[in-house]
Amino acid sequence: MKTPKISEAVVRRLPVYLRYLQQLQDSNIRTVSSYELGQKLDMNPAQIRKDLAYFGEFGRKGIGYEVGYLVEKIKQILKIDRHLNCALIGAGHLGIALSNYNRFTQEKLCITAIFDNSVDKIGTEVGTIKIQPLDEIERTIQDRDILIGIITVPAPEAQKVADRLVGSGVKGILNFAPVSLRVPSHVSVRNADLTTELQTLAYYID
Amino acid sequence: MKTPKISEAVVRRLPVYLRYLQQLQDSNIRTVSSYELGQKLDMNPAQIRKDLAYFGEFGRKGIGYEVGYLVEKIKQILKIDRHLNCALIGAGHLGIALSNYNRFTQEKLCITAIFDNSVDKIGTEVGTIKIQPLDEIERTIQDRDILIGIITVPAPEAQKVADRLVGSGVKGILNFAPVSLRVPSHVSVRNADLTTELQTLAYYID
DNA sequence: TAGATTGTTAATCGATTAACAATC
DNA sequence: TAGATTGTTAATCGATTAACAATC
Repeated sequence: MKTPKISEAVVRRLPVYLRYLQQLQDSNIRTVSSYELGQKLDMNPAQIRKDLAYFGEFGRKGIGYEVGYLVEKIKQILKIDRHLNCALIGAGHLGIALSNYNRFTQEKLCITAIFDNSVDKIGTEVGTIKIQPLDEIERTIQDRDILIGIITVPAPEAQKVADRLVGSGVKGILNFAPVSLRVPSHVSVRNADLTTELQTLAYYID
Repeated sequence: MKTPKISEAVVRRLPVYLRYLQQLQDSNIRTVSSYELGQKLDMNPAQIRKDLAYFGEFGRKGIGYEVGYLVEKIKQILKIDRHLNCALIGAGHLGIALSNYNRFTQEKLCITAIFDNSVDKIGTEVGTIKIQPLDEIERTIQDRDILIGIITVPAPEAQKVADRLVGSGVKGILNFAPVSLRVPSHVSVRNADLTTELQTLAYYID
């Protein structure tokens, strides 16, 4: 997969395309044009074609895109065609919610370890995963080839947890804590902070 | 507040500034320069100054920004200096997590109604809020001046719920369901879909 | 005053959209 | 063939960054 230089904006749209294409698959729809995709996703068809064309020629002129083929290709591009293990740190309500949510929808991108420091929680199971103490972060991440950490601890602990994840070799962090994490440039961070989202939404009310 | 034409990129950065400024407030730091902010948030100082300057002259040349004053101003800009009621639809793990999360951190932007159709859940309380059946969405939203809906129902139900929220007069939707919602242009939607975030993150691994 | 830092203009950079030849 | 739709180039639009006069 040769990548000239793909902007984050493009990468963020790929999962949106994928999600809708999978819906089409479920409805047994075989082909789709950029025009139809644009209609449904409220996007410019030229943008969709251009986004896809960064990665290859996936369509056929005069016909459109073959849904199943495009689904596979986007999965390859996003690297979710192979297993990718995630660790969740913080087994509060949000953490538990995510580990359930995750189990049902994403088999290849799944949470394989959960950590929390509460004595009540250590040793109990969420689905099939036993909650471990934070002491075991480093060893477990290395042993189980975990490359992504999901942070759902309270804000004051988030940076410390991030440092330990980075130190253990994690390559990406999904951060639900309301702080700006500082990590080395070889580690990617995505923020998913409810407060930030709600505040942004508030701006547009009225 | 005169607004020439503010891009979403700018609006999305304001809560990030706010969050860090509030941290400075907690540390009793009185003033801060765009350079310092840029260092901590990993952003270009010129961008920070420009973002703020869209809304007024909040700083002092040679000095920087007064933290407390800037916090108040950003709150005003985002319209989170006044009460804004939210309804949560879907009292699953994620929904419960959000209603707790929310209660602690945001007094003015708070969840004041929770809906679910599960017989087990209706009538039980989350914090101080009683879970109501979906039947009561329209009446409750109108009676309580709810302007924001937070959707945490399963994907297949999300569009139906969105339609009902819009029909009841909601102006903004925070959508946690993995679907692209279709709403009229006077309603704002923000998507907070874990799957999309994780898939985007996967692209950057290795 | 000298040093620091804003607000803002101008320059650069990048992303989106339009247009169209290629072709199914 | 005629109509449809891609992939891609060129044009447009918008966002970020640099630079600096104003001024605390």
